[in-house]
Amino acid sequence: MNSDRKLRADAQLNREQIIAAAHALIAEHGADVPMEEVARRAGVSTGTLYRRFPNRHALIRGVALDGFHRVIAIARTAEDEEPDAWAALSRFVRQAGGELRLAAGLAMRFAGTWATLRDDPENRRMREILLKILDRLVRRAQADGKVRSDVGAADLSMMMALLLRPMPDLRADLTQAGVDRYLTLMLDGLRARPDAASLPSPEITLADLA
Amino acid sequence: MNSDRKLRADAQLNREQIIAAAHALIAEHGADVPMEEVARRAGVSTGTLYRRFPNRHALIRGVALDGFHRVIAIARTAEDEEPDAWAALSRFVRQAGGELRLAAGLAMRFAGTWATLRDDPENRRMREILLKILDRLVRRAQADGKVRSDVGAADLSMMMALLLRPMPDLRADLTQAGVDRYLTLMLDGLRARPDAASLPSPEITLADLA
Amino acid sequence: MNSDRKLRADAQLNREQIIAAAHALIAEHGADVPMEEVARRAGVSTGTLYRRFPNRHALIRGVALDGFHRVIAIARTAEDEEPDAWAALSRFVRQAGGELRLAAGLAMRFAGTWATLRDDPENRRMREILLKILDRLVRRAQADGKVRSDVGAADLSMMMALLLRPMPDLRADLTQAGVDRYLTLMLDGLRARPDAASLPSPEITLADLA
Amino acid sequence: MNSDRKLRADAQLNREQIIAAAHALIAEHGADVPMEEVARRAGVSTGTLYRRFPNRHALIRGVALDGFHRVIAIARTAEDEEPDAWAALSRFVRQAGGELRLAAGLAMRFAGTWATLRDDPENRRMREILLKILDRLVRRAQADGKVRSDVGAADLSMMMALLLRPMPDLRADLTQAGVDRYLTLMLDGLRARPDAASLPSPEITLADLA
DNA sequence: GATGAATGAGCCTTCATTCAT
DNA sequence: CATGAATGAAGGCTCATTCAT
Repeated sequence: MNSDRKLRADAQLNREQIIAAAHALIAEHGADVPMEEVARRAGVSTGTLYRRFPNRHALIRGVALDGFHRVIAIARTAEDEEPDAWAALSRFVRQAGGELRLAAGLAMRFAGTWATLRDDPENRRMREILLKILDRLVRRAQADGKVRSDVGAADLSMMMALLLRPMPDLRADLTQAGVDRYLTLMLDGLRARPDAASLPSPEITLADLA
Repeated sequence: MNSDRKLRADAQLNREQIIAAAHALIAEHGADVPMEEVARRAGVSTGTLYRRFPNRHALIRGVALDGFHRVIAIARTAEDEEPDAWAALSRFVRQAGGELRLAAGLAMRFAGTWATLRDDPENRRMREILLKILDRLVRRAQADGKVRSDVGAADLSMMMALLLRPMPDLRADLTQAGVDRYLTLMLDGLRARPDAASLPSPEITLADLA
Repeated sequence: MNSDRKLRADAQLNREQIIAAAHALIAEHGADVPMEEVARRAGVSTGTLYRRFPNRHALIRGVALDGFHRVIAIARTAEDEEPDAWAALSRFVRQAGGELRLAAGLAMRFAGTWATLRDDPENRRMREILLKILDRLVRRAQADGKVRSDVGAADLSMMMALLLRPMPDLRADLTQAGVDRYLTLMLDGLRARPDAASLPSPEITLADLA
Repeated sequence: MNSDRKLRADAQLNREQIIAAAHALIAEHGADVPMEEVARRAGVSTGTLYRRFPNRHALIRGVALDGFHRVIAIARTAEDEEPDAWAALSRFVRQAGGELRLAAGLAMRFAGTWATLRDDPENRRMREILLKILDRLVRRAQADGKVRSDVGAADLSMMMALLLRPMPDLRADLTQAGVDRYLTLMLDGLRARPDAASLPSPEITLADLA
């Protein structure tokens, strides 16, 4: 994890700059940014970009996995530091939402549902890690009577994925404000209540996202 | 006004087929489907497609306005037929969601927030009509104590826009099921409750969407 | 020449309007105006345009021959009404230049040098008629000692063709002024003078234009 | 300033070949040659063509400026090497005409009067340089009593522009011969003579071409 | 390794021409 | 006959990707 050679340092830096650039551009302009623009923004040549990521798909994958790392870190911390499951969930949604808003495009791969990524082993692995944490939190919160019993971790991740996708062309401040509000509203909707409306459709399970 | 039917019939049919095809394809693959594919799916040549819609933007606009028409119709009927405002809202969200799921691309024009469409007069007009209806319903439902007082029609439309955007590459059945569930959850979140979490960010008003 | 039926009148009118429209548009925007634009300017549908001229080439030919008619008329009148050959030539150049400037695109086909028209029998016929008149005038003027002996009718028509081609994008008033000046200068250059510079290149003969 | 040769060499070569190809093709077929044909003739792919010239206009501009360079070089040499102004003018017209005949498309930019190029700063700059040289020569020749006093450098360049525009579809040898002859005739027309016809239209000045 | 040039397939759009009404 | 809709072949331009330097 930190056993890389001298030259690797440059390469690693390049890699990070490329991912950051791709991240930002995808957030701003959608997933079809020209590779050349990514390269330019990252301050490298296309040649270098392609050395690091042999094609567009690899780049998207890189951005996705990078985002996953961060989201998982948020989930872990939330679980570790919050004794109360509902508080942990709530913190996770808020922090990840904030993180994702910054990092943006991540959401789209959040639940790993993109066809292109669905069968990627690394992606599956991270998805499982994340969903396992969320599943634990949701179950505990349900046991505490804090979360309605007809929803699950899959719902949580899918809602976040739906809400957090970048909305290009919309005034950025509006999206930001909106996402904040609707994540809160969504959390509120997840809470256990005697008068909750019953949910339609067969439940969405973790298996559905596998 | 009465002397343009017969021949127009073909053209009109073509127009409708093109919009339907574009609608479906945008839902499936996002807004940058090849024009040629739209034409093929509509069963016409690209020439015809371009005769009807002189460029991609005009096509998107056509799809958007067509969807708007339908959504407004749903909103009107809901308002007319449901005496209870909350019931009307609820019915609107469910029906429009259903309509939209099929028709998909709607979300993008729902709140009319796309830069390319924002200043289109026809689009503004329809947006205003729709938001006026929703605003009435929301206020009435708030007066009835059914909807929390810190949300408005702008929130409703924006949430729908966020949730209903097409999710290319995701298993269609999953999106469908998910959207159903989350619209319900969202409605639930909108309800007035003593223990509701307070919403962050300044309120989003109708003016924000203008 | 005027023995046409009632219906023919419409058709003839259409034909003339089409030619006028094509003439104007070619003058303004060059020879590749869209057929549809010609139709629109002529106030007919493309269907009608194509009924009258089965393809673009036929249309150009129509415009060209129409121009030829007019130029020949000018030449005839000049020859008939001016006893002095040099005066006739001079009048012809001035009038045809004026006519052409108005009618513009004509020049390009003036000497019939367009590949596409070169072998058209009607075009050949008119070219011969025109060149025969000019040849007569030039020879007479040369006999009068008014025109240098190393130029001929072919030179005259070619110079006019070169000078009178429409110059799209140039300020219209400049072209007009320029053409006026340079036709005059050109005429001046044609005059017989003891100190005239000798002309390079083998002489260009009527046969060259055949 | 010295660290961009080797690799640049290929690119530079390509650039030159592209300009040469465009030059030739524009001369032969007018300014709307298919870009692909230019690329083919230059021996490169369309991608390369577009990398060098991002659109058709840039290509035309490139051809124009390249021609300007050459014509200015001819003008400078003529002025430098010919003590007599009239001889210099005459040499310039002949050489530039020869150059242009080969290089053809020049005329279009000669007086810089093309709308698309009119406001291009580089083009203006070169136009000014050229016209300044010609203006000097014309004035000197007028002072020598060799050139009629009612013409100027603007006339000279405009006549050349008119005469030298490519004449697509005309037998190449004819154009060549014709242009030679008519440039000579034109020069002859410019000469000061007691019996010269008076020129119509207000004089065309350098300012008109600015 | 990094750079930036070259390639070529793909998509958008235009327009000449044909044809149904 | 006139109309205007439909067709489909070009041609412009944009990248993703490969490669020479």
